[in-house]
Amino acid sequence: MPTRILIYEDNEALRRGLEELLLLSEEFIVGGAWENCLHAAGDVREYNPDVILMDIDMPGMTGTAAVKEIRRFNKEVAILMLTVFDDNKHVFDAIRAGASGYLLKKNVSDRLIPFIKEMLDGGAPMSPAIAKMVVSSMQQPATADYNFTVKEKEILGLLCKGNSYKMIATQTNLAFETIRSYIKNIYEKLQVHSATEAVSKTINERLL
Amino acid sequence: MPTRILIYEDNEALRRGLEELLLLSEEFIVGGAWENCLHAAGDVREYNPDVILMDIDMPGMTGTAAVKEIRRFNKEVAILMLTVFDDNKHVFDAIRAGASGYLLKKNVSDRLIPFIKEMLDGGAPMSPAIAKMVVSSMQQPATADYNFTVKEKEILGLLCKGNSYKMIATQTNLAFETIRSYIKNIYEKLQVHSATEAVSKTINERLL
DNA sequence: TTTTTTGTACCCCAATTCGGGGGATCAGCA
DNA sequence: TGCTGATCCCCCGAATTGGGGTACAAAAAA
Repeated sequence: MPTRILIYEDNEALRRGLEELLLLSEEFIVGGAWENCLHAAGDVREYNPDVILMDIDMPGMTGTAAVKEIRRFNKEVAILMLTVFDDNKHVFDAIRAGASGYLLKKNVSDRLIPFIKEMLDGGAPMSPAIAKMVVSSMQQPATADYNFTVKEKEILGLLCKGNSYKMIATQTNLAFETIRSYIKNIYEKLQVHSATEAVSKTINERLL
Repeated sequence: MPTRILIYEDNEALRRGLEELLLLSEEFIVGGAWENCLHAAGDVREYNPDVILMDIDMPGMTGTAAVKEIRRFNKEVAILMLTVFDDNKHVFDAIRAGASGYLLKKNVSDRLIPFIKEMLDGGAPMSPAIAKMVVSSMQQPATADYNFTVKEKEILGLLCKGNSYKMIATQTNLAFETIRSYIKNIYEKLQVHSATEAVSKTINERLL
């Protein structure tokens, strides 16, 4: 059973090239190729493809926006983003929107087919530069050490879940005033002066 | 100039296997291979390798902990994690600690050398299953829509940075009571009853 | 053994936040 | 034209939080 593919790419030469490349192999059927993704969601409902090749930057509607729409009703189809950009924002937006893989256009000729196969195998193929960005974004920038004790961490954790002092006291079987003591120490160490600051700093710097 | 490599792997057979594999090629020199990573930081300082192969699960000290130590003083060396696990926690901990790549042991024989080369090229090679996990972890699980107005989002944003009502009032040129008004509406929409809850929910669900 | 740290708990006072009420425009829409 | 939604402002009272202390026992460190 051949793999059914839709293509959205505004550069005509590249669009044709992609079609040609896929048609060389018996395994693929190109169900359509358009220069914008305005009706992509409709196309997907109608054609129900296995794979979509989606340019990121197209006139009228970005590929990322189209991916968001498609993902609202279809989690299955493998969506490979094609782009010349390797800047953070575009890539992360697309990944968050639900793209399955990410291919830089300069790598298309030799990687397109393997990437499509890897997506169909449930993988998430990325050009090396993209993989590097993704991994880097997850790495902690040498998280400052605030020297919390175990108990302090526990209480800060509860605070960050939105608990009031009272609720924390109940859950830890400690006195209300004890909780206040701990929180005062925590604020001192964190150099903050309110619960919102503490919560925001804790979550954003992944302190727990 | 050959690539200098250190190995930490508690399974003796695999450790030998890795050495053999690398020694087949003139490009690599194995500077040492140990069954635990207790003195890994010292080894790295002393030998200054280009690449480290690091098992995740070893007796005495986990590979992830060793990576953290090494990264404190060396951001350059490429560290490839080796593991049988493909469960979330181990993988993410290692990535966050500063691993450069992630190879499942079942893929070692055919991928070790290409992965090492990709790391040296500044990439972040991952076994397909790992790449999939990493990408999945970044995707938004269809963020609930709380129907905030533009103004409400602005104020919620300021609240999440740790600002007090007063500070928000100053920064927006609005009256203190106006801010209170907005925040009451925001709490209503978010179904929360305190700033900490609101901040925690907003950040964790990436609402802004 | 003395000192320091950690964990626990309490007091007072002032500032801030929260929940309940109002109300006033103004724009767009039915 | 009346209605709804968004934006703006105010009062009251109660609850919660923030900052300054003190106290003491147990554990850890010196």
